[in-house]
Amino acid sequence: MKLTRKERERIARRELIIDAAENLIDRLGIDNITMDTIATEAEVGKGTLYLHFKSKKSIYLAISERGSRLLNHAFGKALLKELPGLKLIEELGRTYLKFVQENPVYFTVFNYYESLINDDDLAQSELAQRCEESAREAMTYIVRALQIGMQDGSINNKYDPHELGIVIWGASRGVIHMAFHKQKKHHMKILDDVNFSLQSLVSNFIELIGTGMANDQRSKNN
Amino acid sequence: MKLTRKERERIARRELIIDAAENLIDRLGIDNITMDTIATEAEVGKGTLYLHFKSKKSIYLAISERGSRLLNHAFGKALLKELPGLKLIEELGRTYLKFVQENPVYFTVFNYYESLINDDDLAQSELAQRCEESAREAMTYIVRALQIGMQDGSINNKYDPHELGIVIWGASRGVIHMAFHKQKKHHMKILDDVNFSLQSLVSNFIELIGTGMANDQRSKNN
DNA sequence: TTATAGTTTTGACTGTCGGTCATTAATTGA
DNA sequence: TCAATTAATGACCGACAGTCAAAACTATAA
Repeated sequence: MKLTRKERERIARRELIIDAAENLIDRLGIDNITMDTIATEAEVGKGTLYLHFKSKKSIYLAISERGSRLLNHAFGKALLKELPGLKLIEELGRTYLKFVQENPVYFTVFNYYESLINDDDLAQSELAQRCEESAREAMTYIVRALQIGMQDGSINNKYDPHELGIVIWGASRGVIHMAFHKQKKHHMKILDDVNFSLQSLVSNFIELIGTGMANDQRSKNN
Repeated sequence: MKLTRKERERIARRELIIDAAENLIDRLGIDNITMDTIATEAEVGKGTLYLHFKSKKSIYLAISERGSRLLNHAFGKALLKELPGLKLIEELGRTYLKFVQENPVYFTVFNYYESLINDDDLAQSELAQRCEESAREAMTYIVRALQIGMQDGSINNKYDPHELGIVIWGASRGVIHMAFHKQKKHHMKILDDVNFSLQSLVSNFIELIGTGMANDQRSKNN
């Protein structure tokens, strides 16, 4: 279906606002942004922001949605590779790491996600629904890889793939979250003692859970 | 050294304010709290809050510090058990889970920690230093357990205990964070399909990384 | 007990920011 | 060319974190 010029312009304007907000978050940090600065950066009046977004949180949510789409796209591509399931999981891990390194802004906003959808109004919005759907899709990629691995014998099938998927997803986020902040030189004295790179931590993590879920016939009894 | 009555009263008053803030966070959620409500709850004038704390964030940081102390205390007790290192790690995991379930407020505030110490002024404060020190201490408990496990042979010593410690710490936070929010019925449609309890997810996680770091002689070559 | 100096507490006030809406500008269609 | 409709704007509002001059309280001395 063809969009009218007006509809196209409207969408373009909306994207422009999201771009502006992303840039500002990148430059100033997510806690130092005001609606006025976003409006200035996007070269529109403040009121215009509210023609496209219900609230400031809603702009962040839109950024989050955009990020999720990108991540899912990358996940989709990773899953196309002809690899045993266990390797696919590792591939997804590396994909996630790469995404975070290349798109720190999205990762920053993802970490805000909770406070966003704690807003009851916003949680009901169509935008929030799309975000939830994206998250579900990302989960599905992981579960698929696990199922493939259980099929081809590379992953131990004593786990429920859905449950294991959640565990892996949560754990990955946690590890990358911690390592990411070290990289950003935000605080984290814990990590000062030890000087490991984001890469190194994630590799170790992947190896750790890779070993944990591998289907080692000999260790079926534990 | 003995404290004067004044000093004792000052400390008590400070604790009272922290108590009030904790209660409010529990009842209203951390995003719905104002300095005025904290003042009312603590039965002091708003200005008094600022005699004890530099800012609102600083109150949250104080709550965070109190939580860290409690958690470290629990970790310390867990480490006293006479168990092989691998079991100690599992014990720490369960301890952490129990802590989060019994003290959701602290967990909520922990998740705010980043935005707190992104505040440059606050990051320099003595309070922030104590928080960092607490985090380091928690890390140390994990590393100790790992070292014990590598000594007694229950944990594979191919990992660097410090690096592995960070991975485990980050991953645990991630898993519990995700599961915790499901429990709170906050959003998280991803988790609706599957109905796993916090307990169940954490058990799976512990088993997963437990297997991953176990010293299975036969699988030294991977 | 009262006067005085010092200390603590307070809440009215200020600046900032998210969000609104009456007004203005632009676009459309006749 | 001129309404009529739609889009954009920024002055304004309420809420809230943080401040500070004044009030209340305490301790000490006469």
